Amino acid sequence: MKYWLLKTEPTTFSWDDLWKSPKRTTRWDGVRNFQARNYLRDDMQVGDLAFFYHSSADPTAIVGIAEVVRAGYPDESAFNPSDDHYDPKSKRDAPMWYVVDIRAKQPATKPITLAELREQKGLAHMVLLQKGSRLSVQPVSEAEWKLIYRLAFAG
DNA sequence: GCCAACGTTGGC
DNA sequence: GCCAACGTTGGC
Repeated sequence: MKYWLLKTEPTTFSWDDLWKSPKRTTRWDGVRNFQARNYLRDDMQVGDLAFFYHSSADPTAIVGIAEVVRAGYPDESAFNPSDDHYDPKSKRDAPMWYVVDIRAKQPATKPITLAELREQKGLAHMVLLQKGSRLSVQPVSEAEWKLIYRLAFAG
């Protein structure tokens, strides 16, 4: 099983939105970055877990854990000319963009902020904390996962 | 609102 | 293939 971090702006789609979704499940669509696409298409598997991170928020923080409930499949929103995420370069017979389905699993006992994450020595190499890091789908190591879980989800 | 950093586009 | 210009991300 692998671990991940998914970024979202809560004004667009928040943890509460996910929690209130039917079956607490949503399609993680609209990702338009090739590296993130590769993770969605090739690496995320059913049962993988992901920290749910609020960016451009006050505060920016990890606020929950979601579980992958369907592995990568083509992003329909790329085919729809009236969708904000329409991309004419993506074809049905050669999809360019992919999604996974995720289900809310557990809210943070105490959300852990970006500033608090930066204080942790064990997280020095975490993708989220690297200078200029903008990836919206990121791998998280098992050690990073356990450390953050203990701080924000245990108890 | 500012702006640094990044990814993409397109001219050459 | 290079790289300047542009648009976007996202912390502050």
